[in-house]
Amino acid sequence: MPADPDDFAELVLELVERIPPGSVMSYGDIADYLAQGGPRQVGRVMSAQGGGVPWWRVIRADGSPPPGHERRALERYAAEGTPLRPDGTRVDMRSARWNGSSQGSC
DNA sequence: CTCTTGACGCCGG
DNA sequence: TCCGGCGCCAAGA
Repeated sequence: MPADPDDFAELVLELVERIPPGSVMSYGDIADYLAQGGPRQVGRVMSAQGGGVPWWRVIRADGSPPPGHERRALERYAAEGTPLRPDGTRVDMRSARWNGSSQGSC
């Protein structure tokens, strides 16, 4: 059973890679989906090893991209077609939120 | 061993 | 809608 902390990181990275284009997941959603750790732990993993996965698909519950990479993330959203809010600086979690399954909403 | 910080989340004003 | 504060868990100094 997953007792090694490194396993948690792998689970997070694997889930992030599974996030389809145009959809995003919040740190809390990932932690809740994995049913372990917490939003802070997910953010820690992303900042540590998130460089090998589509980290731009992982954002805060507010829909705001990680600090220091806002510009990078916005470019990805424009390229992937991620639904953004009128402000253009945040993601429309209302529709871009991915639950981990193939289409749960609607 | 203790204190502070951090790619967070939620509530109140 | 924006700002500030508190809570939660783990790593670093």
